[in-house]
Amino acid sequence: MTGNIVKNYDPTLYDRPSVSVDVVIFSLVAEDLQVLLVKRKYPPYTGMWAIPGGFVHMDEALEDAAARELAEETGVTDVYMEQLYTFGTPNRDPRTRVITVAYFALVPYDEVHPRPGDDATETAWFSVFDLPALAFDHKEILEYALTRLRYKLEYTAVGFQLLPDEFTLSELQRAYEIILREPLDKRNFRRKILTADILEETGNLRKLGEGRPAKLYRYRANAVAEVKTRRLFP
Amino acid sequence: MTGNIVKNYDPTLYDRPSVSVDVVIFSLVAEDLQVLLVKRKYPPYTGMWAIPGGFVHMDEALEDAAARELAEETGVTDVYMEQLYTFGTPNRDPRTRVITVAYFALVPYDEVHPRPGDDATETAWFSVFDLPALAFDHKEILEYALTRLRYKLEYTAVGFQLLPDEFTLSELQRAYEIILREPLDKRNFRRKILTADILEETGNLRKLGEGRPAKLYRYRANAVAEVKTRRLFP
DNA sequence: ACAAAAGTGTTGAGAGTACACCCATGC
DNA sequence: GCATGGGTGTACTCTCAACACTTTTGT
Repeated sequence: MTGNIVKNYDPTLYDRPSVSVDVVIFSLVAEDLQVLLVKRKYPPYTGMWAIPGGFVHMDEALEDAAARELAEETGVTDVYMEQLYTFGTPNRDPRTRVITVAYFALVPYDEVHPRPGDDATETAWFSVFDLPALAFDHKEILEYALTRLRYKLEYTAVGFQLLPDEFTLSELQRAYEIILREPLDKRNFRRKILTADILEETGNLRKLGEGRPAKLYRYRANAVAEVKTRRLFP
Repeated sequence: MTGNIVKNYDPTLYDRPSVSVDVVIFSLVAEDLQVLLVKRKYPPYTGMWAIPGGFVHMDEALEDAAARELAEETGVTDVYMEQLYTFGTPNRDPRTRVITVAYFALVPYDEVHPRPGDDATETAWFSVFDLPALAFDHKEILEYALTRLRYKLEYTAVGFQLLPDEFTLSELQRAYEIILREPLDKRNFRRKILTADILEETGNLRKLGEGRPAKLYRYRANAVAEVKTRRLFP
């Protein structure tokens, strides 16, 4: 049992897996919910589409690694990002044991300037409803991210992270309709979101050709972003 | 940039962190929500209380590692367990870089037979409202687990995992009152949970000394465990 | 018969849902 | 003056919350 004492004292004597981060990047593009994918430059799965990601540096926090990957692929910083789940099935990477901590990010489309990182030949947006074949277990990761995003949108105001700073109520309603895939009633939508007290008028108007100009709103930075859920028990 | 090609082809050339799992084990004990902690046998933090956990074996799935740790400390298998979050701040372990994937488990108190694993001198239950000093960043992990548990209890039926197979409605109500820390109305509670159609009578009665015997119920295995949330938008 | 716990209905308030027309601007 | 998108109110339904007494058993 002396071996156990040593092992418990010195974890570096255990075999260690590799640890990576992958970032599922969502945006609203052309009236559609899309994700940014990269085409792999190196084996395995060379030429296949994948979620952008990379290995965690030894002195780097996980969220810093995720933010670094996001910036490398899109140039954006300071966007909404949260840890999604950690995937570690033993043979998910054919090379060696790789445990990946997945994140998802919500970026306003107008802020993104995709550029392939060192390990990709190409980056492109894909509709979440029409995805190509994906490397590793990335299909599973993406499906989980989508489930979580939909779920989260239902009870938090996180959807604003997908819109530009200023937006009209019609644009906001369209964003929700795209993500939820159902039409919403205009009057009820406006009443509910305005009484929720999470928006403020910017004072500006948007004129786009025909029609009456729309008031522009912004998300109140200090707004309470969560809604009470209907509890199972009284 | 040839170095990059090699690195992308062979992730084992990167330095690798150690990866552990920690399991926050909740149960209802003596009218209180408690967690099982272990007293550390080895440095660092020798003699300090900690969340049970250990290193992930190279050929072992993360959830298998968590289930193994749970079984080692409590003897229980087949209980509710879910991945909580992955903590990877660079210096959270003074020995080396250790990334830990935290899980939380809900166990019925009557099934638990705590016994210290190889790396602990002692195990004990502690009220979540009166915790000792904890090793590493385990305080943070435990607080996060508690937040998640409370949150989850509000919109899923996961609370049943803390009770024995058969229970009375009064016991169930008391369990929810303990966790939510608020008194609930008996009539409203019973109406709501019975109309939710997630329980079935077992046909048995519980007699405990005085008072009218109570009908026993069990959680319907195939019941839909989630409640629709009240959406932020119509 | 009384102490102790189980069990049972009704009413009022607030939120959600469904639904149709007028307003400001560009062409 | 008409086409286009922006903006507004009301009535019905349903769920939630508050509240007190009767029933069954053991002693």
